[in-house]
Amino acid sequence: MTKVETMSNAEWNVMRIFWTLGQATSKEAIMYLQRKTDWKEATIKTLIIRLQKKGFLKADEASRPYVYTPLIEESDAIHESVNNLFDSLCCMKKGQAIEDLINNSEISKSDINDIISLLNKKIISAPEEVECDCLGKETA
Amino acid sequence: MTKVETMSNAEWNVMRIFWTLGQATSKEAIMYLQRKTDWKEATIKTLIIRLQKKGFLKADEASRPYVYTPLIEESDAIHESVNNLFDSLCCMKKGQAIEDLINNSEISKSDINDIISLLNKKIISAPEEVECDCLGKETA
DNA sequence: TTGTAAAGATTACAGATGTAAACGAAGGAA
DNA sequence: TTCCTTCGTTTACATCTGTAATCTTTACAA
Repeated sequence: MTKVETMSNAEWNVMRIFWTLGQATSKEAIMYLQRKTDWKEATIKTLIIRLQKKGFLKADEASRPYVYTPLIEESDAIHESVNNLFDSLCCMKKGQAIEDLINNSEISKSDINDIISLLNKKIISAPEEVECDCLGKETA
Repeated sequence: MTKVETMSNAEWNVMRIFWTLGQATSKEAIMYLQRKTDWKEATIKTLIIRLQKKGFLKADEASRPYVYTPLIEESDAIHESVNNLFDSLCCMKKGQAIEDLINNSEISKSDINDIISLLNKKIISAPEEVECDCLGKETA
């Protein structure tokens, strides 16, 4: 299974349609995508093909207008890509980044509660300070 | 000022050195980067040039071994890139993603406290549910 | 003054990406 | 049976990226 990091931005947006619908024909995907982008039909077809090649989408070729299904779960993809980005942030700045994200995201009460209790658990063993390791090695 | 999204991954890692040091010569950057990567000197020089062209780094050409300085602040760059990624996530999944991120990041007690109080404030006006808008328009 | 090392600039090149047109096959209308 | 419409496949192409070698210009050692 190809790494999620190889999924390009445009491809990611195509996947969102399939993740949300569960499965769909290219026609449906094109229809929905054109509500959010100005991509030409051909462009979207190309992206679907690339997603198949990368192993993120599978076409059921039995029925004629193929029905495409995601081969990777949305939550897994999100997990990988979000953590991947965080891996390239300065360790010291991650807390801030998360705070910033919370400020800019709409989050449901129940998710907020989950996060709060996670944090309450986490604070017990949290370090006083997180060391920056941007220069590699220790000895900052 | 060029958008942070145009900063490639490799370039980002070069910036981290300059952000951390505040300023540095190419030699220093190369030295530090070679502690974390196996990039050849030439590769790093190319990346520095590209960062200059994109307007993220500036060279002080007065002194001879040029001294490079970031033209964008790390926190701003992090803000932009992290929020940019979140913009392409399903709204419904952002809470989960943040929880996941917290699970996988080392965060200082003080940052955790900040986040907790932010959440306590936020929960007051938080929605019961967040709507998915992956298909564009309303009428999911 | 001149050679040389260091550092900056130019050139290179394959693969990924955004963006799409054109081509070909398959199924339905006539 | 034949043509047109769909839909999938191929081809296209400029730009960006990763990755680097080479060329050129400076500053310093001799």
